[in-house]
Amino acid sequence: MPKIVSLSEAASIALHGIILIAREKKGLNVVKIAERTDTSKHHVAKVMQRLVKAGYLNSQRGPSGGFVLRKEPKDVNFLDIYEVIEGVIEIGECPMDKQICPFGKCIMNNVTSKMTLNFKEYLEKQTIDQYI
Amino acid sequence: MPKIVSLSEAASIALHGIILIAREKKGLNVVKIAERTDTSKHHVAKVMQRLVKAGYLNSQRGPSGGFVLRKEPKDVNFLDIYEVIEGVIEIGECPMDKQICPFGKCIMNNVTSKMTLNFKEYLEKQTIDQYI
DNA sequence: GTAATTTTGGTATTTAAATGCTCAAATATA
DNA sequence: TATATTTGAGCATTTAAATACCAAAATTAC
Repeated sequence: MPKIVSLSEAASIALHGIILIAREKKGLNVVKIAERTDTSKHHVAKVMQRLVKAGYLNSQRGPSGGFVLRKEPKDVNFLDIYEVIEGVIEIGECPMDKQICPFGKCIMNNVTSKMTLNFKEYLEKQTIDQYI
Repeated sequence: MPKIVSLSEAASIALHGIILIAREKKGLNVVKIAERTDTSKHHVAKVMQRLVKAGYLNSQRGPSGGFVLRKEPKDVNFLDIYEVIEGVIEIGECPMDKQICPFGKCIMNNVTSKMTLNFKEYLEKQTIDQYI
């Protein structure tokens, strides 16, 4: 059962997490995010760490600590967050990333590139404020 | 650099290979398919083996052996071949394959399912005879 | 009939990626 | 100031999947 359009658990945690955080004024900690997304706190911790480093979250250690959004919800979109976790989505001509097609003409007719572009554009349109 | 729409080397070999075979009346052997697709003969051998077992190819051992198409080119489409290699493409509601969304409402709005369905339908429309 | 060729099947290796763990560092609260 | 809480960083583990290899079986051609 192949996944055509893939969303890793990490990307899922990042997107769900940032929405949950944006919804709370006082911020949210790892444990709560893990509970509400039904994932492990270890994994949540790792993912949040990366969002902090990338400048999307502020973190606060110690009792009553946690994460708060560092930007305006309308200024953060799904693509930003997705790419922090998965890397930048690149639109390549060849689905196999070959420089020259040994086959002659590509049998995929750029369908994979078009789909990828569509998905990218969709993610870019989804700003966090639409999910608060 | 994540791949949104993924095509494994195995799937690529299968699709390219079956077209190459369909184009030759006398069949084609592993070495030639590997050359023309710029892949390893080991990998080609494994992939072809699966297409034989699945009934899409006949194989012939020994000198001047190789593979020939077992069906009419118009009766074989890309989806058939893709699924032999990758498994059946299933259209699930949840991109994370969760039964109940712990989050409440899915943040992906079925976009991943829709894209997957589109891709599946596209593959199904591409019959081998269109590529001879 | 012998040797060369080619597929077959099983196994091994590699790789990547995801996920999990542990202890150290920071900080709020009492 | 002590303690409990929480994030941070690096490393360990797991898993899955893809790819590669090798020896055996089949078959043709000479």
